[in-house]
Amino acid sequence: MANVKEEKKNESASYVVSSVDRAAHLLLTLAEHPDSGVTELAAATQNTKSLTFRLLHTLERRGLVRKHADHRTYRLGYRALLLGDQSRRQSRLISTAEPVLETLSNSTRENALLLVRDDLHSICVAMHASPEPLRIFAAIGRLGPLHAGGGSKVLLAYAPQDVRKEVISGALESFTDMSISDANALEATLNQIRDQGHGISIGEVDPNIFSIAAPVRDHTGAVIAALSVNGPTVRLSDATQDKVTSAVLSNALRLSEMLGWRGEQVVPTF
Amino acid sequence: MANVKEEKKNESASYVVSSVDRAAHLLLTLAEHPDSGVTELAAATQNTKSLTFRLLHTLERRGLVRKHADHRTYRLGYRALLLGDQSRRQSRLISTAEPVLETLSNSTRENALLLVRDDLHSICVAMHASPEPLRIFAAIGRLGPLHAGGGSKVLLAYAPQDVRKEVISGALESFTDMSISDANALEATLNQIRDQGHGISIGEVDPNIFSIAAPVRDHTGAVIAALSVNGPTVRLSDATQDKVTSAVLSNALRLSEMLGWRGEQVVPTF
DNA sequence: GGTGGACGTTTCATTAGACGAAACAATGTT
DNA sequence: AACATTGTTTCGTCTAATGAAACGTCCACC
Repeated sequence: MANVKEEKKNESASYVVSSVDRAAHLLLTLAEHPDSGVTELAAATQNTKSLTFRLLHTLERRGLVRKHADHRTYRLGYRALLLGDQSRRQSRLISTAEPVLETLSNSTRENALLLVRDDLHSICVAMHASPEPLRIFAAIGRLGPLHAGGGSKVLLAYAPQDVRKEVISGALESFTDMSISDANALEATLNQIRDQGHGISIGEVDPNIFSIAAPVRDHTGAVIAALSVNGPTVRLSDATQDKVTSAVLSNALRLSEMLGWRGEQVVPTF
Repeated sequence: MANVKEEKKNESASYVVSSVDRAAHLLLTLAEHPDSGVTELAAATQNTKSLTFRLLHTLERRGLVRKHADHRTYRLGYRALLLGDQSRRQSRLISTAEPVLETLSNSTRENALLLVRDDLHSICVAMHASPEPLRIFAAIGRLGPLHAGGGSKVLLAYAPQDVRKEVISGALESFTDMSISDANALEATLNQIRDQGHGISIGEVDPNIFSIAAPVRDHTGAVIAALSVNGPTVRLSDATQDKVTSAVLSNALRLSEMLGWRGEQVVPTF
């Protein structure tokens, strides 16, 4: 978040302990590639086999990693559950949002997600899955870009100017032909989001996924998260789009108020 | 607590990357002591301030740790959510058990927990909280001893002989005056657990807590977990004890069958 | 049922970089 | 205003992290 400045500052000596950094990277890689072996993980993390083996061994001793019964592949250990559960408990935002996500998901019958910005990425910190059999697979803790997707664009729209500048002037990766890859177009979209108080993405990240999101504010009025609904584009008619948008807006407002926001209410206009 | 592990350290210490080990320890400590500062965490982990600062900085870059708004204290970061969530998803045991825990908790109106053994500790890997306002605070991912508590004793009773020997001949810490601190008494209790197919603890870990647990088996018949119910001792009458016990037994059996166990059914006798 | 290859594990020598101590800066407290 | 406490930074030393390569083991394939 505030690391943007610090990373540039660290030209010569940084405070990063490289073996620890590699271990953290390995752990996050293992989360995404369960049941991999030493060689596979070494390739994925660009480390040597020896190092990977030693890191896994070290993390295993702490219970963060465990060997599969076949004694050959690794997966996350049970102590990792502690980290996730405590991280959730330690966040007032998440515990407050959880019932709101449930309401929103039930009323829209789609996935409801809560996203926050972490540095130059968005990250899903809580969600409630759609009851429909056809639904988007989303996972808590995953990173996304800031320039594509309803929630991400909302986070970007209300981010500090230096963050916006860095993203806009950076490489705007295209995921589909609906992705915004032009700096001016992105800037215009962000203005529109701030005007309307919500953001929409139809097929920006994946051609078959839509998402509609609104900002969540804390007691100071700062935007600290985005409340988002996503689902398959095939279920998004004009009628449902308006319905979902107003559900997202009203629930985002309600969540903001639960977090202490007493600011001005923006009345949605359709 | 970790001294037991350190016996093995001499054989395998060469594969432990000590800075990574300390980082993992720091991370787990931070999970238990949220909103601590550098100095406090340094004291808790027995490390120097410099090292603690560098480790936190490194983990922060990976999103596993984040600074509180006051820019002074730390808590777990949002990427820790990924580790917890993926660890849960990667475990067939946990996902299978979750609905069973809900059933068990609803029918007993107490906490329902799933415990596994990790080395010489028990660890709670899933739970469903009691609907009652007075209930035991339990957290996923926390370690417990193997010789005290209903679930722990069940895990110990069915653990490999070398594990049982190590625990029984070790220091049997007393938590209350109901704790089993005598090796022979413990061995007798374990025999009884294997005979009856379930374990009970009344006030062994905390004077006001009871727990009743039964073994969970996989398709090979090996005991891989303990299904447990815990609650305040004041709610445990003779009648409820029998009711809870039979609920735990039947649900543990059901869970084992869901995991592929086709062994002989032990009929509970009261 | 033997053979090749891929994998996890172990050893070892080298030097990168992890580390503690102590100074420094920034903050709140009395 | 002096102090106490905290987070941050610097620096020199030597530990301990590291890659390369050898080793043993298990399958898959013929």
